[in-house]
Amino acid sequence: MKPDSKKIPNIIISRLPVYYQHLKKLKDSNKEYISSEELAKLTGFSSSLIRKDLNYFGTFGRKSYGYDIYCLFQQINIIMGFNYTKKIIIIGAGNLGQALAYNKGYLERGYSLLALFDKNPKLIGLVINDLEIKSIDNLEDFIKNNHIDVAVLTVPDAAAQKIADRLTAAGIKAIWDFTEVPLQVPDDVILEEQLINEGLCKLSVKMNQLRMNESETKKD
Amino acid sequence: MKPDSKKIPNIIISRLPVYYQHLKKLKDSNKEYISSEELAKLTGFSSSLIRKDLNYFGTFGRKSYGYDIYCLFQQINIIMGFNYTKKIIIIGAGNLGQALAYNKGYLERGYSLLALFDKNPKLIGLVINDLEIKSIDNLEDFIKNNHIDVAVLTVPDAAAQKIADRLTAAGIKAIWDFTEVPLQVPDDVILEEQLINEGLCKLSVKMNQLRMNESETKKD
DNA sequence: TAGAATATGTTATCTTTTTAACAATTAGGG
DNA sequence: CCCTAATTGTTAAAAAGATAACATATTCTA
Repeated sequence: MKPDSKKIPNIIISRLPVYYQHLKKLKDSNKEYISSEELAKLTGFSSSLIRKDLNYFGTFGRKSYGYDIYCLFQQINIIMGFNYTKKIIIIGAGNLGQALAYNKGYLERGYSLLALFDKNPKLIGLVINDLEIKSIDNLEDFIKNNHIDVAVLTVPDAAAQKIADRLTAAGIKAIWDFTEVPLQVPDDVILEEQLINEGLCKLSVKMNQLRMNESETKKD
Repeated sequence: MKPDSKKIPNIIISRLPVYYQHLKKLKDSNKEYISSEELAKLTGFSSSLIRKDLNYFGTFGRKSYGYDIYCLFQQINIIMGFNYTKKIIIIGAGNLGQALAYNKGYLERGYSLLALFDKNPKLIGLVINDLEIKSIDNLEDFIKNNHIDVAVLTVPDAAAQKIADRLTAAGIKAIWDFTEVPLQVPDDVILEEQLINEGLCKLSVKMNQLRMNESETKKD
């Protein structure tokens, strides 16, 4: 009754991939159990917070031992829904689209990458990582016939909203958006704005703060 | 005395790129002023939160008018340090590295992309977006001679920590890490873990929640 | 088998973050 | 030139989130 209906706070969701990443590495080590204290050292979160996060989903720990790494990894997989298959396609087979076609992250998270689409006739027919690039003209049919769940959007900014409209009309459930355009989609479509350059922004802000602190201390 | 030394809360930093994105678009419209209420509609943040965020850095608004779009955009640029030039290089010229070489986000954020590096002799010498791919052997010299600030890390996971060590030894200030490896770097190096597949995780969790709610309501 | 050591689950406290409310200021209409 | 409407900056209250503390349970040693 706990983990169901009530929706998981975003702040917890944002930490799940971090736990996942570390547990994935840990499960290939010879370690069997890990304590919240050790996980804290690895992740940078406090041990208390980690215990609370995990306990939100159930009681996975064992007193005086810690958490069974393999079991916990499995649980995190289930919590994130990686045990369900999700069909995904890439729209826009430019540099970024092609790079994402080679991404190794899909399978282990339960995604099945089925196709790439592009408008450019020079790209159509080309094979990327065993997937033939298809014409964007066939987009709607493909989505409907294959029950596609997710679309990765790597088209030029100018085309983004139009393609998004076509995707939602065709019944897509979720969009992973790599464009810089603030997309408008219906409420029942899950939108993940990737904002790739957010990283550049954060780095710039932080370097700027360092610079300002340095010029501050110079005055003292 | 306010915006300096005290460090900006991460939660505010995380919203700055969103303001930036919308203001960038707005400044090309014929609109001159925007109210916090209108910005709230665009961003999804509450108007109260927006006023507080902006007011954290200074008083940019004009009563009964709202915010001058162009001025606010300039201010956000300054807050994020886009008015300073930051020299950046890409390490690893595979699919992702090449895609990031074509990224148009650098210039407008004050980054100057100077080079790509790779280990593969087949790639060395190749020109990507007017930049010649250099040998990784010259990494340290290049960083020191050109005072490089930031490195984009797009090497295979297995090489990540080694390259990170070389980068920090060569005096890099910040790393934008696209590998899936939890990197260890000294405290004075700014690390931005991109975790590209975090998007896949979030989408999966959200679709999973929908699925569970649906099977819940079915029972009723 | 008792007692020390360990580490969880959970409650209580503290901090941060968000929302709500409102006084103060400015623009514009009559 | 006053009065209404708009919208900010700011304070007060509420909500969310994180940390600290601890009771409870389990293992291990002597």
